[in-house]
Formats: sequence, structure tokens, C-alpha cells
Amino acid sequence: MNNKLDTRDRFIITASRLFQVQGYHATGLNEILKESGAPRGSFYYHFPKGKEELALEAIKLSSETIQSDIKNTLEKLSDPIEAIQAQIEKIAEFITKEERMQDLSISLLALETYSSSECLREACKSAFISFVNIYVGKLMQAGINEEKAHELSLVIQSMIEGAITISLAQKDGTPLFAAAKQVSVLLSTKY
Amino acid sequence: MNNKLDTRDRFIITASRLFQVQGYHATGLNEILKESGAPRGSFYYHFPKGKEELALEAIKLSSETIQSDIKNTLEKLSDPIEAIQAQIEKIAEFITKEERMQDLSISLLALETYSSSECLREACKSAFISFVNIYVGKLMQAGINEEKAHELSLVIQSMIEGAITISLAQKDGTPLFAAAKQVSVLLSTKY
DNA sequence: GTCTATAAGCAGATAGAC
DNA sequence: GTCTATCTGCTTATAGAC
Repeated sequence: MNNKLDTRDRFIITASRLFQVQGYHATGLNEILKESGAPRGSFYYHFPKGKEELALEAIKLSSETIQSDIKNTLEKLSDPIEAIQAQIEKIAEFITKEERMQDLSISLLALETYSSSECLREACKSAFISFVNIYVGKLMQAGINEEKAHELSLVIQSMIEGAITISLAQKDGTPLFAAAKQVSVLLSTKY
Repeated sequence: MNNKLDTRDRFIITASRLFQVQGYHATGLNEILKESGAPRGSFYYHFPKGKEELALEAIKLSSETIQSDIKNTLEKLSDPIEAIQAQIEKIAEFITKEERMQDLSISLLALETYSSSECLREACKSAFISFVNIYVGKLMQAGINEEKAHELSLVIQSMIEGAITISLAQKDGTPLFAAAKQVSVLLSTKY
């Protein structure tokens, strides 16, 4: 309701972007401070527990942004195959054009933190569950039973996360386009 | 042929393990030095360009180790569906039992370096291509034409990398077991 | 080729004025 | 709530003895 972003939110927004693209350990506090335009002391007032506390909020924000994005795309097409393919192809185009590299995936944060921070691992786990559940809803609307919908959604989400990783390493969306194509094969088994 | 590992190899072996599990930026030189039992000066003698040069060799070693592992498993079963499922289920069990967390994936390194080090990104890209080509070979042996084999292998590799990421975040191999199950669906279209 | 000592800089975190 | 100055420790990297 108030469109003026407060200092705390600016920290979280900046951190969300930097952690996603560069990673948690590659992003220093100085960089976050500089880009959010706020001083050091202000940071520790809002996040007394420091960098990890900020990262937790950043992961939650990333998760919500990505969830909105998936929901938006899936709503536009009633057929679940076409809808999910549209979502995957959209990501493929972002990566190919190097247009937007944020709010695509939290895989980097998940892999960086699973062995070193239990609370950040849990946040990433929750994010993945939320993403999967959006696909589950879409598949159940199309008449697929819950158990099958869950299993397929988990595989689709795995395929997307892995294809993003390989596409980024290759600087080319081909792995994502290939994944989109196979969605129809995976989902055709239950009609 | 000489089974005595020299200093340089010990650096690479240690780095390969630490970079895979903790990540490139989370692993300090001191930690690598301590675990390889070699002093600082020795390191810069063998790797004049420093940490990035070591990482390049570490990625190459990780790639070769993972390639051998995939080849070994795929050789044991002639049916490509069963063989690939066996490989995925093996990884799922490692993660579930927290038995071995190394030589499973290079996704973390790929995501950490794609935007910051062109030479490490290229090394990860090559690694992914090598992994995919092993699956391509297996599918072509089963009579699938090259183009189709390549497309399916890319999707399978994406699915595996993504399922590893989500499984690690959840501390549970379910995403990998679900992926293994869907391999038969993906490959059944061409018989 | 191997090792130690140390440089130079940046990390995350804190104290305390305002 | 905001800001500056600073502490401690760790980072990568180098110099030079052996």
C-alpha cells in the first residue's frame, strides 16, 4: 500500500538478486550495501543475525516471485501440457537472449547451503515444494489423480531445474527447449 | 603406473571433492592446503595462476570420475531403460543414506562459475556434454537414431541434475526415484 | 621442488555517536 | 533508525630461504 520501499526491503530485494545470480558465498556484504545504497550499521539493525538472516528473507522473496511467475504463465493456457511448455520456453528465451537471469531458479542457493546451513536448506526445500505444488494443482485440474500429479510434477520441476543449470553453463536454451518438448510425452500417459 | 600420488595430484583430488560438496567460493585455499597436507608455496609452484587454475583441473577430474561411474553402471545392463534407471537409483541411495556426496554432480560448480569465470564455465559445459554423450551411445546401441538419442539424453541428464539438486535440498532421494520411474515413459516412445 | 613468513585486501561483525 | 569508524580474522597471493 505504501509504494515507498523501506531500507529493509531494499536489502532483501538486492540480496535476492545477487544471491541468485552470483551465489551466497560469492556475494559480499559490501556489495549488497553498495547496491542497496544503505550503510553498514543500518544493515545490522534490520538483520541482527547478519548475512544468514538476510539470506533467509532473500530466499523467501525469490520463492514468492518465482511462484507468482509460474502461476501467471500457467493461468494463460488451460491445457496443462501447453501451459507448462510455455513456462519452460519462456525461461529458455530469457537465457538465450541473456535478458533476465534472476528469478529463474534457486538451485544455486540450494546447492550452496544444503551442507552448511540447515535453516537456508529448509527454506530452499520449502521453495521447491511450493513450485511443485503449483504444477500439481494444474495437473489435478486436468483430471489427473493427486498421487500421479505429484509424481509427475516433481519430475517436471527436476527437469526444469536441471535444464536451467545446463542451459546456463552452455549459454544456450537448447536443454530447456528439449525439456519442453518431452513434457507432452510425460503427460500423455494419463489421458 | 606409479601408484604414489604426487603433490600436484593430491591438490587436484582434494579440491575436486571440496569444490563439489561445498562449492568454489566456500572453499578456501587454507582448507585445501590443510587437507592435502602440502604447504602454501608448493601450491603456487604447481598452479602459478592460483585457485582458478586448480579449479579447472578439479572440474576435469570430477568430469572424468563421473563419466567412468556412468559408463560402469550402464555397461552392466543391456536394456537402456533398466541401465539408466539403475544409475539414477544408485545416486538416490547415496543421497538417502548420506553415504557419498561427491562425484554425483557438477551443477554447483556450473552455477557458481557461469557468470564469473569463462574458463570454468567452459569446463563445466564440456563435462555436461560428455555425460550426455554416454547416454547417447547407450540409446543408439538400442537402435534409436542419433538425433532422437541426443534429444532424449539431454532431457535425461537435465532430469538427473535437477533431481539431485532437489534431493539434496530435501535430504531425501524421492525426486531421483521419481525421475528413474519416468525414464521408461520417455524412452518407450521409440520402440 | 618444498617450505615459511608475510603482504595486501576483503570478509563478516561490532561499538557507539547522532 | 541511521550512520561511521573500526576490530578481528580470513582470503588469495607473493617473496625468498632452503
